[in-house]
Amino acid sequence: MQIGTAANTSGVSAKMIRHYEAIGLIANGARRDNGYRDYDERDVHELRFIRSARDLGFSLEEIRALLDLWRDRARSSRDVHTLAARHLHEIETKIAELQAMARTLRQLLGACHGDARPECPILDGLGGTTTRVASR
Amino acid sequence: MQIGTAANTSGVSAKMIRHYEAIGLIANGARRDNGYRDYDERDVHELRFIRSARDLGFSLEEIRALLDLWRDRARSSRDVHTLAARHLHEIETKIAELQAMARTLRQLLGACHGDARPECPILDGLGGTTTRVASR
DNA sequence: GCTTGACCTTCCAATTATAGGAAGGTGCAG
DNA sequence: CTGCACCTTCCTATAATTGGAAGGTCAAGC
Repeated sequence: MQIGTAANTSGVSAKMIRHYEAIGLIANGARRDNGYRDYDERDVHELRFIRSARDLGFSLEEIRALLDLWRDRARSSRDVHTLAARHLHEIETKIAELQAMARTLRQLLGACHGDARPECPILDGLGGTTTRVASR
Repeated sequence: MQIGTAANTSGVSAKMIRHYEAIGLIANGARRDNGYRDYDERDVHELRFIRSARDLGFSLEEIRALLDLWRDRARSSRDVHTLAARHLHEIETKIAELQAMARTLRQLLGACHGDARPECPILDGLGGTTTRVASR
């Protein structure tokens, strides 16, 4: 199977597949005589794994760890559990941060008429002269 | 005022101030005879504005637009309102995406014992063989 | 047999926002 | 005068992805 087919069936673009190979996330696989990369079902399955993990927001480094665990038939489910739990926690933190931003923005929006006049509490709020604004 | 003082009082690092100048977000300000950048209160206020907007997750391009509105004494609050509303919407979308990720992850975590055995529904879920996983 | 088009290859660069360091100039205090 | 803290510019890196250029390969059609 050529890289294009592998890309289409896995949902990972050919560009990304080459990139993942270059950074060592996936192995330097087999080549045909013409130099073309050659893939089989196992490779596609691995690519789908990566795709799913990316969709869940795992970083490539986290995925690297997950792949190691995946390839290791003797791993414990605890290791995977720990990694996933940590990632979930990161996501939850990010959600909380975004919610704080949204809250402040909604406040500012509520105080701004949105008409033709130049007065705007949003800009004042950002300037730090009127409203206190959340800090990271 | 030197760049270091401006950085400390505005919360924007000296590195970033120079960068914002280089990309044209802020003006190429005055220089002293020795070549050092020189800042006044107005500059610091602008930097604080940028800092607050970054804290609220605005991109530099969005901040560029906000700054234009801020500097324009004749602007309408509607323009600012529209920009902020659009940004709030983006944030809300991102929150929803992250919540979907968190939901799926929590599901997978709940199904995984987290013990010494190698069976782990998390990996199966990512591999796409057992559980359906959210897609972006 | 040659052209066309769809593949594939590598390499190089851009994106976004921030940070780190190197190499060198400036200014002040001891 | 030395030391130290500050400033300058320029180069590099990060993370993940995308884009393009320049070129090789393969099968179909005329």
